[in-house]
Amino acid sequence: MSAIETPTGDELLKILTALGNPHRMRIVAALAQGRNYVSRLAREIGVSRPLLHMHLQRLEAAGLVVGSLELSDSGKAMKFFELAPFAYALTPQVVAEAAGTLTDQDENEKQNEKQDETRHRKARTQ
Amino acid sequence: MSAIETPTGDELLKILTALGNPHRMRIVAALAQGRNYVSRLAREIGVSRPLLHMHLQRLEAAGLVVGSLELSDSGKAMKFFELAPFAYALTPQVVAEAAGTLTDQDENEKQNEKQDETRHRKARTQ
DNA sequence: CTTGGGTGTAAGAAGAATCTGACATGTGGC
DNA sequence: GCCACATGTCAGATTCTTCTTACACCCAAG
Repeated sequence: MSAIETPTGDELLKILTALGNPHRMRIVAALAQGRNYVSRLAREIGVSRPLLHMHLQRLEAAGLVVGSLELSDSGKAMKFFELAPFAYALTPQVVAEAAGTLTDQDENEKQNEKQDETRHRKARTQ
Repeated sequence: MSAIETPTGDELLKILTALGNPHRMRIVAALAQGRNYVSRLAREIGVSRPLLHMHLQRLEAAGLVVGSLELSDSGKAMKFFELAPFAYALTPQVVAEAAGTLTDQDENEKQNEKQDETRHRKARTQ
């Protein structure tokens, strides 16, 4: 069985913006019928390959699909994508809880934190 | 108990794009603690009132919140918003099924034609 | 070595979403 | 009248997302 995941605010945000797009919804629908590689998928759903590439990246960044570069028997590199078995509940409580852990806003100094700590070390006595 | 709703493609798309925004997630979180009126909510979550107005419209259009214009005992008009008790499941199957009913593209001009526009510009020859 | 099919990515145009700063309206109280 | 506080809306600037059009590379078959 599949447990219902409880994502953090940023994760949920990425998931929602990833799925909140007609093309990407269709991509998910297409992959629900089985894995596929990029060029073929692009032909099947009538989308340019670079565009599909962008959408797949967005879906993969949200953890909704997984891609793997494989070598076909004839030696060609082909990138296959398949669905990740995600399961999220969309309720006010889930959204409210996730909103509490949103790291957005002007908290741009997100990764500057760790640097600030280390730069406080020993004085430059040389 | 709350049954899990199965939206159409367009509905799900509106829901996802409505929730896929940090501000609107925080608005949902704020309303999860009780109903509130616009100006006060704007002050509490630190957002300009016109901006909050826009976000609330988006949430209401998606059916996630409901607003009602009420008259306070002192006669002032105040628009209260509260959460709608939504509950959606976010799984590949749900998305795939919804994607099939996407009325996407600009096939919006289906029955948008209702009446003949006043294209009779009379020649004002006096 | 050219063609066909696979991969990735970057630049810039086009479009949509977001946000601010006015403006307009109504009410009650001083 | 003026102020405080509520409502709504609009124009424009800004920013983000989406999409096209190129370019790069690799491998195999003709």
